Amino acid sequence: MENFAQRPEGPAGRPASIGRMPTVKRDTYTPDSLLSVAVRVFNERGYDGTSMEHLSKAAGISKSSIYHHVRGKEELLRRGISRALDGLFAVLEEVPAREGRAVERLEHVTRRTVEVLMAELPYVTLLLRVRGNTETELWAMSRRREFDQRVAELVKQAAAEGDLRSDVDARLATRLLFGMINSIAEWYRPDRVAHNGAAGGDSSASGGSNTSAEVAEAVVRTAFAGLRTS
Amino acid sequence: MENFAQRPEGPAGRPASIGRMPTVKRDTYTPDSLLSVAVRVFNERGYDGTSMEHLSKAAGISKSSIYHHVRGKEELLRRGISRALDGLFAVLEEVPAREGRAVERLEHVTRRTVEVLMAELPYVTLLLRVRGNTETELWAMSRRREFDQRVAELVKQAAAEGDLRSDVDARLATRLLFGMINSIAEWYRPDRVAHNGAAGGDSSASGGSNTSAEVAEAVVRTAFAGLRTS
DNA sequence: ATACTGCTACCGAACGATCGGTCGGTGCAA
DNA sequence: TTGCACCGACCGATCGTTCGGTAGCAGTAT
Repeated sequence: MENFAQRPEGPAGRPASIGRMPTVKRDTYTPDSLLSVAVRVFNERGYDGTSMEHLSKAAGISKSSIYHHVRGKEELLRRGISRALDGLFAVLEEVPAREGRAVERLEHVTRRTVEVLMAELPYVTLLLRVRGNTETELWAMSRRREFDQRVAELVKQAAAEGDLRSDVDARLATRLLFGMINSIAEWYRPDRVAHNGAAGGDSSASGGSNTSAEVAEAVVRTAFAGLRTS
Repeated sequence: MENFAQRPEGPAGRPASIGRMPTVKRDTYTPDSLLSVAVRVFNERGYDGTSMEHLSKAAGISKSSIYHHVRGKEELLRRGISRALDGLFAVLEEVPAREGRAVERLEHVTRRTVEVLMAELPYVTLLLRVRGNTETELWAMSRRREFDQRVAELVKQAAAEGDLRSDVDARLATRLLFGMINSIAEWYRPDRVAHNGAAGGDSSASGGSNTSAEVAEAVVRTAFAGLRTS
């Protein structure tokens, strides 16, 4: 009833029939290329609002063919969420997130989290919208909470070291910080510049700055100017 | 399969059979008292993830009885969203939102928006999660965009008057501000103190401050310290 | 008092449609 | 000739909604 779509495309969707290269993109779907289609539709219609029929139309293959690549709808959800979580947790392992003054580590994590969110936008968006209806979703929420708590500890530590203003509760500050960061998923669109969806504004250019590093810088500046002491 | 619930309760859910008082809370459901149950379930499971069976179980009446009070599932959504929008738009009509320096009006709107969000939490939460699958949802998104744009204009005006820092784009600043405000719906719980759901922290007391005015104050302080000049 | 009427708030059963998922294939390249 | 990518037809379950009731009560005529 609505938007159709051609076959995979992926990174340069050429038929790779020249020479037999098993690791290279094929003309048919792989679990991963199908996932990217599915996640896009999940984000457009919501996971519960997306039927396998919707997915098959968007992927350009029949409903039953989807089951050739993945076990079912919930596996697509799990795979998509996993990818987001992997990216986020990797940030915490980076050296600048583990060494130095807490407020500096917090700033690094903030900046990198924004960058990962924008780089893996559809997957992180999917993660952020999970409601907890199934076991998969409960697992996702639990993992996400784990990540949030790791950051919350950084905030507390930075506050204890006197680098964050003391008139705003550390937990509340963490929540507001995440609110800012996560809201990026509501309006940022990698191409075009953002057609909107959440916070105001018409659809003309957004000040020209739209690389992930630039947005990350603006978030860090805005948030930390509000949070830092003096 | 899960949580049951008794009848209405409402504001002091007594049988009002003494004397015949047409405007007073009855022992049975009204469209509004049913709405409050429905909106709660919508927020727990997501609108698409909520079946009429879920609603009937939560309300303690049969599925078919729901149709005695409302036209159907989508009317419940529309009513819930309307209530949220009414509260938000009313803020823009308040005198301090219409008179004075732009940055002061912006600050007032921010504070009051936070307060309305917390006072009408379930309804605003419902509004914030709409995806745009049906005509009702598209209407909700359009109205919400309208509200956001009104605030965005305030931000631009305040920036033009030199009261907001110039190194962060006005549109981006608006989006980050809304991100902060709207994220409250992810963790604030009117009773108990917030069991979490989004940003970090364990479930012990959140520094004691949890009245809507206090949270609003913290948001305004954090956001505006980051946004304001000097 | 009793019987009848009309109305409100509810119910169980069932509707066609759609849900996620299964099955037995088919065409085609290696 | 094997196996991969795909298909249409179909499964039981569940979806939102409709339908024909019915118990209980207020008002009224008897």
